[in-house]
Amino acid sequence: MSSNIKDIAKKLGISAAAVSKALNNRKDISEKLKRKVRETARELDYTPNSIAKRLVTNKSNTIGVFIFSRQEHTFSNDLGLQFLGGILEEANTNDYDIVLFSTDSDLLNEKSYIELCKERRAEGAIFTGLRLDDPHIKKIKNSTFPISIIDTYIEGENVNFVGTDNKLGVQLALDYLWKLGHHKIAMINGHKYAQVSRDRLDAYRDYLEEREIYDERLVFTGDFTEDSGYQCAEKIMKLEKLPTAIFIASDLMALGAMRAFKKNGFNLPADMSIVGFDNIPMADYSMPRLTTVGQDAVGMGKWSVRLILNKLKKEEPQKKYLLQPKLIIRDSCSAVNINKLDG
Amino acid sequence: MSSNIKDIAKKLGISAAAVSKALNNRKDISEKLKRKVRETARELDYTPNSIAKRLVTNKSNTIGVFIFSRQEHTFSNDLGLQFLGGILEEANTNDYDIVLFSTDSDLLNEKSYIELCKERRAEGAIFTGLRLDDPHIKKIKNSTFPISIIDTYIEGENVNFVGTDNKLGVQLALDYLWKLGHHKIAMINGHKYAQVSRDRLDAYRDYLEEREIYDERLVFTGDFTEDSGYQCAEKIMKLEKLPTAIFIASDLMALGAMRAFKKNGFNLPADMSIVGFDNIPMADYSMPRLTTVGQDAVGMGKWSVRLILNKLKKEEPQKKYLLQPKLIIRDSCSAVNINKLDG
DNA sequence: AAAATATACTTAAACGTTAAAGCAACCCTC
DNA sequence: GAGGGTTGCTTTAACGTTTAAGTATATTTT
Repeated sequence: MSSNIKDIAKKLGISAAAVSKALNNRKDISEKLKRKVRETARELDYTPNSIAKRLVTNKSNTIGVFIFSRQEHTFSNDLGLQFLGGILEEANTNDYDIVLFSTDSDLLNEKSYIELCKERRAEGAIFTGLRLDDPHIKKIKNSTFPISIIDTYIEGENVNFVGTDNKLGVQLALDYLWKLGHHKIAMINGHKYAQVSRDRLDAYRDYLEEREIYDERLVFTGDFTEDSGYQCAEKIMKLEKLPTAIFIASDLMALGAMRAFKKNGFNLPADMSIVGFDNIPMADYSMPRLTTVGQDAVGMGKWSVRLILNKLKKEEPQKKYLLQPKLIIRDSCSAVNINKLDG
Repeated sequence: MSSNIKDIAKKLGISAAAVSKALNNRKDISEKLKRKVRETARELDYTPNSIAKRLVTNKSNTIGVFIFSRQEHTFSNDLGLQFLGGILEEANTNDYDIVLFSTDSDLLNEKSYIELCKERRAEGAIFTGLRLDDPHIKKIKNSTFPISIIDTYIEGENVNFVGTDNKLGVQLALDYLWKLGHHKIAMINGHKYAQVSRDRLDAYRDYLEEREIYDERLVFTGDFTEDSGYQCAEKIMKLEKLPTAIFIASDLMALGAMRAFKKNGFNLPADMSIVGFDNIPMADYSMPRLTTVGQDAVGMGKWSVRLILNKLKKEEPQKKYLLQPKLIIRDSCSAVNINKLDG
């Protein structure tokens, strides 16, 4: 059916090796022959067989990618597709293939992520949304090939970390609220199995302790879902002394919280200022439009590829790469309302 | 480094072929040897080399996937990730790998989508978001391997189509509006380079012509972006006689239109009923929450894989598969307001 | 003009696996 | 106890490419 290097060789009466070298533009082949080979290749509709090439060169030019999406129904809410866009662009630019793996098929019960990659001779792997309690963590730690994990830090010889500077992000958010006059700022955090939850909580505590207004009773824990944001907001409304602002560790939870407040007759943002985290597309369409800490998701995808490629090239590896977040100011915060302050 | 079949053979003093057959559980190998082989494989930390296997069996177990996202900044607004989820699950369940390709890298200037797949010996390919004016359409048409295209119909021996029953979707939307008393229903459509735009417009026209209320001056053309929805809405507001409802061919445009109406003091849904199309996650968070025609995006992804696998198995191919849309009723429509009718 | 060098190819092996064909040893049957 | 079948392995070739080493011819050097 499809022609190969031998067909070209036969037609031209030369050796297969000469054809291979001609097509790869090696310097020990004459220009004349190269031209003839290329022409014949076109005539015979030749397409190189990358599988054979990979076998003989022992190089797969492949990176495996795993995207965990915690709950199916909010699959498209997270930044997964943006990560992927960045990963793809950077990989393809460097002549690497991306092989995507389903993260909830039965396959994963039989074989670990690592084994899936090894079978395909993937040169590296990228994980996003990996939970700290994932059963395969240990194998990832000990991986023999380079791995980049977005947003989850794991110690390991071959493991890179790519993330947003959460400390800075939290500072940006809290500074903004602080300057609007808010001194009683609650937090709705994600679940403890996510790295980012820990980082953001730490940064929140540090910031408020420095100003001597930290109060652990104002920290509420959700699980990144819209619904958990709603429920945390309900708890907050039952507080004896309401905060004037809330910093929420994901936009989705922020959306849920806003829904709860509005349902209970709160006037947003006058009655409660809210800052989210992520800058998901929806944040621009909520009512009020959500002020949030924006992550450079596409950039994170690109860097996760770059760190792997650097390791493969043995350039002394940068194992950790933090991208700068940006505060996206929209309409969900207001200056603190003096009249309402009961303190 | 990594051990192979020969290492196992040598260690056990048997032939490589025997090892291969043992690992593949062939019946001409004794149970006793199989056990020994499996044990040794574990000892030597053997991982099968899928590249070698693919070469010798001439089967790549790979499907190439191309996701076109018209504009970078709205990358995550479309249903791409949901398609992908369905594709992945169905492919991996059937032991197929998904190789994703960037759709805006320079690679595509040198090589067509088809060539990229051929080099990797992909057995099939899936396209989503393919435009009718794409420069590679002809090559896709003439593909020698099976292809599934989501949402875009292209004639071709090996080309499958997977889509939503747009006619039904439009009927659902218009029926709903009709029963709410709306008789002057405008449409904001997507650009003409998308298959779905044509289908939806046809269905819209048919429905209204049947009731003798079709008026082509009420059809506005956007390009699926939020902004174009905004602009079309502005045009609609300049109409001498306003419609009471608008059917909009994408949620994103509907969001833009709602923004325009709200900005101009319209009270939604009382002053204008709106039905969108797609049921993107944001539709649930807009103000008012958007009533829309929901597509089964995950199902479409799965079927795009199934149609390819069927073709490969030579089971008489189903070349076209339409999934049923569902009307998701939320808060963006109201019964027609008798007092306001000026006709 | 002999020796060294450069040019432009060819030969042969290798990558890790599978599949077809071959064959030895055993068991059964009559 | 010869013929036939089954079982359980081995041998060999093949998949399409690349690469190291080899070689013949032409070109340069001295």
